Amino acid sequence: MISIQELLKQEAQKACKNLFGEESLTAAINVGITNKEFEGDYTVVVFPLVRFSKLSPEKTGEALGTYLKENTDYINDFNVVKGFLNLRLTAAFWIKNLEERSQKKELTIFSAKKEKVLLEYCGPNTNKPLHIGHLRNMLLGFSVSEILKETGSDVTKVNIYNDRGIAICKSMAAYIERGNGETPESSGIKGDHFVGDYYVMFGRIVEEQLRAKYKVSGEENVFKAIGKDREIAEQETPIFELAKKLLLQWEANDEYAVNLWKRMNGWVYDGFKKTFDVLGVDFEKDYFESETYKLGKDIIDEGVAKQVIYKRVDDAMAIDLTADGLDEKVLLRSDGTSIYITQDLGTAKLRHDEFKMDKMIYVVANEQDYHFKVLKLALQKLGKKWADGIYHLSYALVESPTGRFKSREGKTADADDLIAEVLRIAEEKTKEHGKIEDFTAEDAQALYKTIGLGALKFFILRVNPFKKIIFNPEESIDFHGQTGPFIQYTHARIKSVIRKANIASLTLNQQTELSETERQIIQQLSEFENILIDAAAKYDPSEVANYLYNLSKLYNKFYNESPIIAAKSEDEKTLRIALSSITARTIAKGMKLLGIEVPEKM
RNA sequence: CGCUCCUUAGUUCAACGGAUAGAAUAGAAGUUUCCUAAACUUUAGAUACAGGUUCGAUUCCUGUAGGAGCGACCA
Repeated sequence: MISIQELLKQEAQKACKNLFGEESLTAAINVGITNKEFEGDYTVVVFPLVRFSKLSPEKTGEALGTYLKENTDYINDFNVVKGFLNLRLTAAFWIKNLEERSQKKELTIFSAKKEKVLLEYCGPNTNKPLHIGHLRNMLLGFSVSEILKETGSDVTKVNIYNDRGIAICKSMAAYIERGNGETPESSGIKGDHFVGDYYVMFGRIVEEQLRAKYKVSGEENVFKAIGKDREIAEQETPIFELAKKLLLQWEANDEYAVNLWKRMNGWVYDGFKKTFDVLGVDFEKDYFESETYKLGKDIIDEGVAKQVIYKRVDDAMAIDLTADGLDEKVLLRSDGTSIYITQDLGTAKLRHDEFKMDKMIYVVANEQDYHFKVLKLALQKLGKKWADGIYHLSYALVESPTGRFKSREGKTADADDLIAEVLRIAEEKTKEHGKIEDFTAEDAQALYKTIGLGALKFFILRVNPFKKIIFNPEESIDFHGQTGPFIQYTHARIKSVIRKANIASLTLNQQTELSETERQIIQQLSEFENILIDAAAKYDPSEVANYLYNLSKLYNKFYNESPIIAAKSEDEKTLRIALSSITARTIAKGMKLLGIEVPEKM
């Protein structure tokens, strides 16, 4: 279906051709929604047309407006202000638009693009619980995939677990030293936190052992006292030796080390799964670094054969990207073992062999912009056509007002804690309002979850991905104003009215009068498809989030100024119900694309 | 040193190169015999700085200042 803006654009182009001649078609005709302060629905900017009309901006606008009014049946009126032609469409046009919308079973219809998209998101390390950064990643990844699906792509969501390496071995070492056979079950601690706690404990053991070795008292900062950084100093400790030994054993497939590794990672996956379920995110396929970390060497060989990759004097394999403004990049260590980029090259190829996708989207923080530039470019240089479809959906970090959240400093940025906190607030606020006395305890819990997560998800998704989010853990997430609960409330409010209105037919009378706000709502509703197309093209859910907020805001204004059930006439009542109903459906649909549920009552 | 990104009310976010820069929140003042007041109405408050391109610049270009990230045979 063609959008109204597109329709007007074409109409204006035809008009210009007739009025000012063929060549005026080369001018970009700019149609936008009219600003609130002016009279009109859509605005054509006439400045670019002046050189063809050879008239003043005002005269050009007048000419175009007159022509459009005479040659269409839906343009009611126009005015020209300083080179802006404001067009007013007829009420009948808007009512017809509303009616068509209300009769469609699906709010939006997009033809399938048959584009196969693989979207990787989340990517946790198994030695630490999920934090607020993962939250942004997951909410973004999930929402983008929903939006892409909605607009016609075939999306497969995958996760990659960074499940091997020295980090998890540190947790294992600490567990061997201090675990005493405890398990998440015996301690009642969620699996990922359980293992994460031992990672933290590893750090403490390092400090203890250094204090003992250098006789530093408990008061002083031990690293300052001995004048070494943690990364250097820890290597002198027995606990680090143990971790390193475990890593070597693991790589040698030693039974003890592998079993412990499996056991501890198993706890972590159980813990992660709980968080994924609460958030409502999922993956069609899991990848594990432990299974892919040796991949990519065949690609290096291929590159050598093609003379794209070469062996340096120090035996490391490298690729020269200086012609593209990047540096020389080592792709394989001189001892022949792989590094991060090696396995990413291999994994990319593996996935392409497996899925033959057109696009591969990596949802990864902007710290890795350079890495993904290299990855894509290297694959392209190797002649992989499909590398053109690689896209790094880069997002900025979530920071506290004082800067980056440090995993070492307390739990302020922990995902599970944050979720628990918003659920608690949702419960508290809901009880304050006291509108759900008739709910069962189970339904009430479900509602707290809907509202709490709605607040959290909207808080994160409303911000443009490439802009950093400042989150102050001292102040809790808001439930009033520009928030998820505001939109959810609008939905519940509409549902309540519709339940009470008890109306069967939604046949509209096109002669009904429209208020300014009603007109704006219908116009806003008609923009929904455009917003989705835009959001999909930019991989940006914040467009949807802001749209839904504006729609809800407009609706609440309308709700306050116009009686619905007690409208003056039946026609008016039917129109307002139809308007309300489609607004609710649009909100529900849009929120679903953000991964947010909407309640019938709250 | 080089490259990339960011800088808009006290604070958190908006604004295809378009009109008098929108919201929210915090502040002040109002609205509930009526459909859900988690709402609505009124009020005050911002484009880091200096140039340039343009009919028109928060947006594009150059420079300056401030912040972040990257430039690993770490991930």
